[in-house]
Amino acid sequence: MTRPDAENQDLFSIADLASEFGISTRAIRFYESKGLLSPERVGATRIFRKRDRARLILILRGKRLGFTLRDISDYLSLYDADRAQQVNLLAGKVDERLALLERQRNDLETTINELRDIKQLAEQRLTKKAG
DNA sequence: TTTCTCACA
DNA sequence: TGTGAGTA
Repeated sequence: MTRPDAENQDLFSIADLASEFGISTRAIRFYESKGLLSPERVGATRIFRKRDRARLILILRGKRLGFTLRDISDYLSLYDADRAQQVNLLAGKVDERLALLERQRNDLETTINELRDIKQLAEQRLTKKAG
């Protein structure tokens, strides 16, 4: 099934969304099993609406930015309930994420500098022997 | 094609 | 955080 209802552009099958976003249908079911998506059902078959598609876009963006599914789930669960709380949560998570990335960048710079020092020492010894 | 579940990385 | 395989 690629078109649950050809008349209705608002409906998507799991295969539609998987191919549109380049992910597996398994991944989409996995997100559902974690509570991040809750498509309607016709029998056992999932029917996704624009709203579900919008949530999937947010899930994929969150993942790309390095957030866990748990983080994303917490954020999405506030989507309808409390916008102010949602913005606060997001701000906090973004701060955490930025802090982590900055620590990692510092660690990387330290490691890079250390490796450069080692390389420089090694090259100095080589030129001494050669010369 | 889609579903679910279990094992596995 | 997913994937593969078997199944109905």
